[in-house]
Amino acid sequence: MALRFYNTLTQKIEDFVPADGKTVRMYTCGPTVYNYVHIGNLRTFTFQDVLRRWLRYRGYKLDHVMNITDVEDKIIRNALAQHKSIREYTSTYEKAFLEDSAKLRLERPERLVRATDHIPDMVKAIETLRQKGYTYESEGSTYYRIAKFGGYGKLSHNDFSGIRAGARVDVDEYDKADARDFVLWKARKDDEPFWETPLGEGRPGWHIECSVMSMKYLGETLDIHAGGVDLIFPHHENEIAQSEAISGHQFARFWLHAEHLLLDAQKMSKSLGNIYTLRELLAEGYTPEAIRYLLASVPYRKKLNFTMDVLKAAGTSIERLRNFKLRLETGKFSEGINPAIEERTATALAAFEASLDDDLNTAEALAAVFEYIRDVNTAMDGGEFLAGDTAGALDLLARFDSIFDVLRPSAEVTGLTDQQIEVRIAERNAARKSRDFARADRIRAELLEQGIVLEDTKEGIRWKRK
RNA sequence: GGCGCGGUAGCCAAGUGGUAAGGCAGAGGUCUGCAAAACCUUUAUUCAGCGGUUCGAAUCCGCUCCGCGCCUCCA
Repeated sequence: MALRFYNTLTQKIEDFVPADGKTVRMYTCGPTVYNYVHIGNLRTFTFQDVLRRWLRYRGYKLDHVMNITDVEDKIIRNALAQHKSIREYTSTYEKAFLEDSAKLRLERPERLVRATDHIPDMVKAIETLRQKGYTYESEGSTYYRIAKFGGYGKLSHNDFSGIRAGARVDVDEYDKADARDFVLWKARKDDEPFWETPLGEGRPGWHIECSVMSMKYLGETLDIHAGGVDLIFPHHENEIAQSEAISGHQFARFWLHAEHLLLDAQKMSKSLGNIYTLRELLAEGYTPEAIRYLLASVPYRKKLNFTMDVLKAAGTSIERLRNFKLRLETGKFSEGINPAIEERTATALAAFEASLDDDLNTAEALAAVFEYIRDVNTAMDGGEFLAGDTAGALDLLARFDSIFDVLRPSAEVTGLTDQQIEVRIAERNAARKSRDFARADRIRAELLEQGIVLEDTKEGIRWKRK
């Protein structure tokens, strides 16, 4: 089965192959750096990360551009209030975003680009639009004339025929000719920061940066453009209007959108006070892996209802995966290879891959892995799993983890070295042998306090860091 | 009002015509000096409701009820 994605543009699941057959040119909408990103943002970025990893797993090279929006209303307002320059203000949150991304093990895109580093490119693009007759000016601002663009609404599947072009619509502080029109270049206002350009003193509108930076680095037609569902309209719709007007070609072949994360069944919003940042969750003791697992485990086109119960469950699920890996690495198995196990491993891998090929069905992919783990554990209990079978099983886990990336613990919570731990275990074993169980239990308890869990198995004792 | 998504066990969730995956929690059990560990087994005669199509529907069609998103702040 071929790799396929749901394309918002066509509202269909379509086979995906990059235009040149080798390199996926992908653009994703990154953060607006006016605050710390919250877990809703991170859900979308985690989806993009899984997408990246799966495309590479399937043998494609990546050229992935992510933008950092570092100029817009809230940034300007907050920066002014703090008497900081835009760059001073945003650098804090840009840095925080990179740290949070690293904590969640989100791969760094090939290019991370800032809007403010591309002002001249944006001005040039707006001038091109002007030459082609797609713009008009009003009170120093430049607007995009939607009526001029035939395909408007094709991504969001909105019918704008009810709002007639040229009709006099009640307009806000900006003097737009048509309610659908949007600003490309905003005239300087009072003491706000501005750029001195041929378009006048001002700053770019929100949508133009994505059109400009994506086409600058990836060419006129992207293979994939991705973001959150709330960007479909107007942001992505406007990007299409700008980009296709400039290039005359289709802007993006595939549009992928991640559904929202809900917190206790409600959309996160400042007024409800139900916004969680990664920092807050980590401060409460949840691990980055558990958060990553939860965000990745619900297929990206489904709303994800985030609750602390589900987050705890994610942590426990990871434990099961890690325990299995530990058993593979430390278990004593008879020599040989069991063809039935090899076959089972191959089946599991095929199911895992087929699930992710199917529009990144992560829930089904996880099920394939857990079913395999259960079967192999049973085989181990029955002595049917042989030493020669471990390589294939570990390979399967490695492939799983190349996408989910949750097996490695984030932090060593103990200062003890492996050797120190082994010494304590030896002491406990001696105590047990002499039937001094009080002492043995005391050592076990002390190690547990330092984050070391001891497990007595058939093959002897093994330990792991909690 | 327009467009779109969804309602599957206590919770999360897969499954889009062939007779209900998986995870967590719960309950039994194995192992153990003990066990909080680990492992196994088990938990939906049923998929919001009512009709219809079909040999057969959670899956297709119609209606109803409920929840959610977007419709120029928004991942």
